[in-house]
Amino acid sequence: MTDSTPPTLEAVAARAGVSRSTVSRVVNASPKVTPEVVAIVTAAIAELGYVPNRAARMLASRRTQAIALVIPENTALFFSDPFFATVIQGVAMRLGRTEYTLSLVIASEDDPDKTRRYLQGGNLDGALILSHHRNDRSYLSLAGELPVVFGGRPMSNEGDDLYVIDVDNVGAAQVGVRHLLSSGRRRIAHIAGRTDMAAGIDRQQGWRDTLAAAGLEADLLEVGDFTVTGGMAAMERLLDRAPDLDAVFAASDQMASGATTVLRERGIAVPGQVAVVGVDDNAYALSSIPHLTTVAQPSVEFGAAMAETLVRLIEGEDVARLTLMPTRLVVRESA
Amino acid sequence: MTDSTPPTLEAVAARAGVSRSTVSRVVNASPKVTPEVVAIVTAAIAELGYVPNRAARMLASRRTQAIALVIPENTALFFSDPFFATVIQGVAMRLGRTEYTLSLVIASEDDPDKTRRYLQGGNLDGALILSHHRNDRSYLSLAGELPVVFGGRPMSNEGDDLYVIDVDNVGAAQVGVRHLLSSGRRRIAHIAGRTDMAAGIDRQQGWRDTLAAAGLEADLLEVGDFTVTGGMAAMERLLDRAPDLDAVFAASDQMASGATTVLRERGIAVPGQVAVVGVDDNAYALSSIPHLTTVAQPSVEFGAAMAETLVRLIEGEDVARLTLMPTRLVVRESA
DNA sequence: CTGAAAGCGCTAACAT
DNA sequence: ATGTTAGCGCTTTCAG
Repeated sequence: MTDSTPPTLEAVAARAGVSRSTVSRVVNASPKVTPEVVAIVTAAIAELGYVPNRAARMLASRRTQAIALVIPENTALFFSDPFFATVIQGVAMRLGRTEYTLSLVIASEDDPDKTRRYLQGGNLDGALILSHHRNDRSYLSLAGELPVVFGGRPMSNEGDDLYVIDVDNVGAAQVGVRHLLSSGRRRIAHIAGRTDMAAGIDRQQGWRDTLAAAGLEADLLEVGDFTVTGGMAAMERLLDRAPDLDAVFAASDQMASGATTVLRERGIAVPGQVAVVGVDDNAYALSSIPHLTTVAQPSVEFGAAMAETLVRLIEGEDVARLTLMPTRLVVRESA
Repeated sequence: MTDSTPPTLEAVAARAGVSRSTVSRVVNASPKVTPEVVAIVTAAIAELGYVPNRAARMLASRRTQAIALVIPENTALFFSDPFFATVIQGVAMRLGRTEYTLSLVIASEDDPDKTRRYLQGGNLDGALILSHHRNDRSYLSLAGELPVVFGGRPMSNEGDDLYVIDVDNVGAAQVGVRHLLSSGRRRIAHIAGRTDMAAGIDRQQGWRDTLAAAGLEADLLEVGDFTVTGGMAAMERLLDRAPDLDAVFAASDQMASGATTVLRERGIAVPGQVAVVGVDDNAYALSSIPHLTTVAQPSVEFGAAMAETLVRLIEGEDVARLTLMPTRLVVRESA
């Protein structure tokens, strides 16, 4: 038979033979409590299975210990990008070591203000914003009222007054394209990501820059939307336009995967006739035939960095405004 | 200029010239308040921009207005299944019309009790549990202490004392296999889902039953894990074992997609030589070549049903213990 | 280093 | 129909 009411701090205090204040201090890891007392209290907590009541805690401390993870309304589309799905894992992992709770906020597309109001309602200590596209301007102002960390440089951001975790997308693309260049490819096409997201634009820029630096023309461009089908369609268009292309750099493994499928479907050998390089290094890289050469991004670490930055921000520490995560080339069979 | 302290219920009461209780009643839409008073109070609330403090509310009412969405630790793997990613969308959508907040709880695999303690800690009004596999026994007992709704019949559940939203997986498989049968296929293999999840087992059962009913032997079985690569590997094994098979029923579109890739890779025409049927009807069905014939599940509605059931449960209404969502065959090119 | 006391902002009997 | 009165469980000065 289980108690209908969970044990309170008071019960722990009684059990440990100390005052509630002391238990509170132990729970909050206050440095000024005798190790012995800490031990006793900790034991009592364990025995009773005590869990602090968040509401009471919030009310008394005026901090919610909750942070929001704001994601776009179309969760299926969002999560279908393994990058985001994995970032969340990193966020959760890092948060697991703290007392912060993760609140999933699905941004309503037709009523963005509703989301904003909720975020500003004082129910959250901070927010993590993932997948910021051009229209989400409303979140920019949010940053003034609440600690906010963006995953990926937001579009339409004038200054450098935001906290953002990002990868060097331009650099990542350069690495991928250079790999292609170094194996002798000269007609290198690009399947770009969404042009309303920084990652899409920046990777495209990296491709363009690298070709320019090599004295090559950056004319073979088709936009996908980071998805497999988007990659397939883009590849079709590319092939129709330029049957002579000998390589394609896609802004995501999903698109690269779609591209290889189309290529093989048309009887074009990969990498024999056309080499393919993606970005991400996720499950798609290994479910493609052949396995993809790709520019890996550390997605779990990316999420962890977001969480870490936000927590430190909330706790008043000094944090870098921009944290750039490293990328690295993973060479497999496709290029 | 923003106030440093938000307006309290008390401030509203003063402004409206009534007691705090009355304001509280108005805020909570109590029926027994004079319309005139309601108007006055409402006006005061608007003028002051009053927003109730969640913490105080929770503490006093002992209801959190928060529900947990419990998902497995490996979020990347979890979300990579479009079914789950979409279910979440349904949950969020349905919850958007309520006052409930969605808290993402990532179940720690190495310390399942940590998760349980949190859930039991009285911080949540209820929980939604997705992807329940055999080892997650600990959540079963949870149902005794907190309103809980399972997405998909949990494994290792003795009775029918739980609330679950599910699809008729056996029936879904039957529909898929019968479609294959009706087009004359006789050597129908099955690529099963994880055998530690009800959906995997039940679909396998449906395949087996249908073949048995047709007087056919159900010997061509290989287990995948619901993923594309799992489907590829299973298909390879199947082909090695039985080069004469003329159809495969896969327990997910991801696996069906992997299977068609392997088939075509080996120069086997789909559906010419081997017909393929999947389950789900998600993005994979359309990124496969050819597009997949599949048994569709209503995933958004599934999520909405979970949310709806939980909310009603929390609010003390009478709800069905089992809600079965309908599936339907979607015929495309692969079979 | 520890305890006592005073709330945090709201809801919920209980009166009136 | 509205006001009064107690708390909800915890943190946080302030003493000691």
